[in-house]
Amino acid sequence: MTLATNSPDLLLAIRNRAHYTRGVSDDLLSPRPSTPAHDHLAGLNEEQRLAVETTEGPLLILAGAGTGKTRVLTTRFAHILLEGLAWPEQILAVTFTNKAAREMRERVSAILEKPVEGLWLGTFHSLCARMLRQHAPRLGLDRQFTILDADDQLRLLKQIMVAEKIDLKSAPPPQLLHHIQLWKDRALLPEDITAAHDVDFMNGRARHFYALYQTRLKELSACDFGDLMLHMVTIFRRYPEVLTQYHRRFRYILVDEYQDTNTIQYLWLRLLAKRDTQQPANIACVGDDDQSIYSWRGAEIANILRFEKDFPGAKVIRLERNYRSTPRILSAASGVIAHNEGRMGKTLRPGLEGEEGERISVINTPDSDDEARVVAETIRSLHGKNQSYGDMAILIRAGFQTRPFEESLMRSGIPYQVIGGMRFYERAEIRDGTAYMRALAHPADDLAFERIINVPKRGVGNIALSKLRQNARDRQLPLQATLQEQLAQGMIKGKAAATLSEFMACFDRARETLAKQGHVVAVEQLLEESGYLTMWREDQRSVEAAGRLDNLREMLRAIGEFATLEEFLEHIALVMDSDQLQNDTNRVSLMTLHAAKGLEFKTVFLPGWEEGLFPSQRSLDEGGQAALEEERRLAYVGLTRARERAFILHATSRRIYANWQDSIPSRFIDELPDEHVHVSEPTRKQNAAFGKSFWRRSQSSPASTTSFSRPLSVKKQIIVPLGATVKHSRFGEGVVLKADGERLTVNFEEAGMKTIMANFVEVVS
DNA sequence: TGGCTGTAAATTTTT
DNA sequence: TTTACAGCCA
Repeated sequence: MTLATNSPDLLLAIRNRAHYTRGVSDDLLSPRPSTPAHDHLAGLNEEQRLAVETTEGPLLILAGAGTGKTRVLTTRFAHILLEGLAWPEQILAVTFTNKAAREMRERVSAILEKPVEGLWLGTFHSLCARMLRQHAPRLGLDRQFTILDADDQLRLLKQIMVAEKIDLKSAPPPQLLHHIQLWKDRALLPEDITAAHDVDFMNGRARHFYALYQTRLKELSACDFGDLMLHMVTIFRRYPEVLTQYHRRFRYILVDEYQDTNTIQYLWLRLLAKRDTQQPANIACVGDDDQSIYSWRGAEIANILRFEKDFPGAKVIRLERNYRSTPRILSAASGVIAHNEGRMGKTLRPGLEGEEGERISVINTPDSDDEARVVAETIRSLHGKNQSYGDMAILIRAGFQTRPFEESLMRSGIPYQVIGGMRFYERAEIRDGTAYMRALAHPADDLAFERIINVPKRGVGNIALSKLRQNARDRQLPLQATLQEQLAQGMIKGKAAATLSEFMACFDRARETLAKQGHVVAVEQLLEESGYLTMWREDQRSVEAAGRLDNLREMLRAIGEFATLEEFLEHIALVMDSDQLQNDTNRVSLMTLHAAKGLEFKTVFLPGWEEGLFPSQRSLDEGGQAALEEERRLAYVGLTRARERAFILHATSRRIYANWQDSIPSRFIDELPDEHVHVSEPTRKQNAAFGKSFWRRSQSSPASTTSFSRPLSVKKQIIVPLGATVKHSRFGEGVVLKADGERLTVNFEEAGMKTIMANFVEVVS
């Protein structure tokens, strides 16, 4: 079961994004609405107040989990404006996510009791894009550059490698791309790469491909995400007058999540903050070294550790009073994180008077299915005690852990939402849709055009495409223009000739419409006439087709929120985040620990605390001690999400893909202070999860697996009799026609024939 | 060209 | 287990 059911909700989110209407509120910390001006400092504790009022000079605010970081940052922002220290356009405020930016904008407006205009507030990338739209010509780049997504990047790189006759197996393109990205994250241009940087991959040839890749990007007048930062830093370095212009503009700089900055973001900030004069910059960075969990994305925890050296005279303020969690949870989290060495040092203290709270429950289960079952049972029992589903979350280390939980939650009839995973703009239909738009708006955008030339099928295969590509390359023309020419000259034969002529005619007509009737009508017409919408309408086979059409319809509506196609495309490339969390929905949240940063729940379940999974063996193999510390920070992040209760689980045997693996409890469990832990005996309530249903368990011995070492658990198989009537959450009721183990073929009254896993249905009769 | 079949591989993913 | 992709044949 994927999120496909929820996709219209996701799509609704796009529209909201344009208006900045939503945000997460942590009630205790939110400023009370309708406070009169200058009351904005009321309710801040001493350190928070100091952090707000220390406006001049470099400042590092070390804000532990739940210490009111966001409140301090937004109040500080408002304070600067209210005190008349600067105009909104003189403040640069940088965040990592669009969600954080949106939230900050909303909260500042709330304090000021009016919308603030003219802010330079956004993510590193959106701010850089904004700057680069102005200065791109300095680097010989078109101001109208397109921003490529990850998929485009990979396709482009693959093409280059194929053209250079590289064996894609021995040198996987994703790995090469990763190397290039890491170089960009470190502000290294192709010419900066020396043999010393480039020894571990492709025999030192990687930099050659980096150079080719950059050249090709320029030819396409395109930027990838890394380029947005890289180009701006290059411009700042080469053209000091551009930098000076920004120095004059920005009087205050605010940076959120400083512990997650990578080298190039750090350089960008430093360039903007350091002036020629002796006067220190007014740069305030907020962060928590204990919550740095993105080193694998190039984040340099060193940036925060050496802040005082980078900005001499910097003040450091620690926010340690936690208003979120019970004292026990804080002590447990502190006990774990204390095992790390490279820390700034900081101890969370309870900010509110209150009970000590419950101990952390550590629960061992025989296997991963039992683990999921125990979690579902506990959720049900807590819900019976008046705890709302929305107050609970299951935080996992890796994506593959989701499945058993989805199954157990569904079986228990617990409403849940999966946060993260496939993001909105990653959906095939949305990417196709935007590719159509890009090809419409930018006839030279070859990557977009390639994506859609044969979607729906127009008889263009690999061979035809590579011929076209070759031809375009020879003539130095974009694909669209080349194709037009070839069609005009009758160089394309057979079925493809007619379909492609019609395809190109669609674009011509849509461009006319674009000029006359605006972009919404034009895009709709293009998707209609090109047969793209029809393709999904006629797709009877896939269950998702209807959802995809819904998504596309929502996308069309979303385009209307923007004045031009260009604006929409910029938005979808930069601002489209997976902001799926809706606090008002009464569902259990299931997400990775990474996705949980910044959120909080009354009850948190932390499954899979086993050596190898958490800490992840793979991380440890790659990063050694430093990686172990990062895993430990992840544990800390997980624990500190909980307000009242935390359950840690570990299974003796875990199914990973096909086979069972035995595992021992995570070392992080040993690191929890005993006095705050309660170890539960393994519970085995065989039938509880299934109630009075018709499920039967077969005792089929696990002959196919090698698990001599799993004496406690027997492979469970759900058997549904042929002819039984079953009920599915989406498809309604239907009759089982065929059963192949757990794989059922069901004829649903409404939805027709579907093949479906037994655990997704409930037996009715 | 495109559909079928067998094989290898499988973290985390703010933009 | 699922998924992606290369290689094969109609």
